[in-house]
Amino acid sequence: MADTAPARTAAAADRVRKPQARTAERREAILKAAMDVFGANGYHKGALAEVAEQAGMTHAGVLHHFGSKEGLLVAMLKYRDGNEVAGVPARAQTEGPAFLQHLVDTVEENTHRRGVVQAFAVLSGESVTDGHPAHDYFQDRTSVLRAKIAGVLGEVSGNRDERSLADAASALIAIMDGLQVQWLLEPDAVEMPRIVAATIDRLVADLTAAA
Amino acid sequence: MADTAPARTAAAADRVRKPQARTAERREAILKAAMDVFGANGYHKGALAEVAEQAGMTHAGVLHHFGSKEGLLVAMLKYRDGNEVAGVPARAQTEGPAFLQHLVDTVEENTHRRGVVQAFAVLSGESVTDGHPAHDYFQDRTSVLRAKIAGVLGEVSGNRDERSLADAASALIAIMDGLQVQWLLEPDAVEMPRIVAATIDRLVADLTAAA
DNA sequence: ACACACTTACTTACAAGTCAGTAAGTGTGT
DNA sequence: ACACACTTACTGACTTGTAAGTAAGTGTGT
Repeated sequence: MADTAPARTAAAADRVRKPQARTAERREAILKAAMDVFGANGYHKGALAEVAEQAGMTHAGVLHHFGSKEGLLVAMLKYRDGNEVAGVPARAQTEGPAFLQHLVDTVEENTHRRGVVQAFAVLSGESVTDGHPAHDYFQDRTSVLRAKIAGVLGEVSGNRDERSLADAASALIAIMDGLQVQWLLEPDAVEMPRIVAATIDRLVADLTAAA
Repeated sequence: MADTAPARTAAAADRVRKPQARTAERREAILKAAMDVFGANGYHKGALAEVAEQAGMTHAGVLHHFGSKEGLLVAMLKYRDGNEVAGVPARAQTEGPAFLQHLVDTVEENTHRRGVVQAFAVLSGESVTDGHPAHDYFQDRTSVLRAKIAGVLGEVSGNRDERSLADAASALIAIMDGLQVQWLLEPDAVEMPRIVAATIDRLVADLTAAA
């Protein structure tokens, strides 16, 4: 009885909010600006006001959409994983050998996406500090990716030794992440795709031989 | 003639400054505190006041010694390279094969020095941003280390192909750096020394075979 | 041996700026 | 009519860096 909100289209218990038409694209603009700003300055030094300015509003407007700076960071990370091309761990669909090629392709693509690479390099570095809002994200991301890579390497090489597989997966992830930092510091000094491809070949050959 | 400053004990042009007795150890205390604070929070989030407190003085006292926050960071980086155990690139003395073992030993030592590892992980991540005060330091450090490792790998393997050598060196540095981040996020998930040792073996074997 | 000149090593207080977050109001689409 | 998408205006917490003052040390001439 007290609940007599007439015929509000089944919306009884839910406080769902209906976004306006352009809301989705505005939020996306903010997320892209966040990639840019956090990528260029890191999370702590990156200012909400700068993100807002790039998205064409004030910093309070950004907070209206994401609640807090931390909320924006988390949303940005998830957005990138879902939508961006380089969402490596997400596409768990890709089958065995093709997945390894996909890794190399992604590295190659990253060569043309300096901003994204920089954002992830800076953020993953920051994330190891105590209580950093992106800590859990990077921890999960790494362990999921490691499991996936270990699985594929096992498939491809026929090797079944869990430890060797996990070590190889860790090494491969480390190579990809580590090279990005070197490349950002000195773009002409390292050719990421070639080195990653060579590393994968070495790893697979070694695991196959030991199988 | 106009220069007739009587007999002021020869001290005409020199304005030499002599530090007091305990100064050296006070500065060292500040540098250690800086490692701690910048390691735990990063450079941008790490506050001078916290460094000062850990060193037993006020933030103005710290500035007296190092001029600016940036000056403190640079001093800290140089101090660590000079004095700490892990000064990999500094000891260019170590000969060929022993150097590779030295790398593995250093990684093993780092396992017991979480603070130092964290400081370098956070700082090297931050350093790729535009105009970061540690940018040049990490750039130089990486390129010196790469040249050194490439040289040693050439020695050990007999391989003389510059590009293969440089690629292998880049890969090795990437592995070491990348593993540190993974280890910091999930200490039990990766055994750094074993993976680094295995990587070196693989690299050397491969280069030797191709020679 | 001792006072004088000067430096070093700080402290307290403050200036000037930046930052995230909040509250309250305005306009617009549905 | 009303919720949503903002803006303007502001607060409070923190920042680095500076200015000015003080106590203690160092060195030199006599």
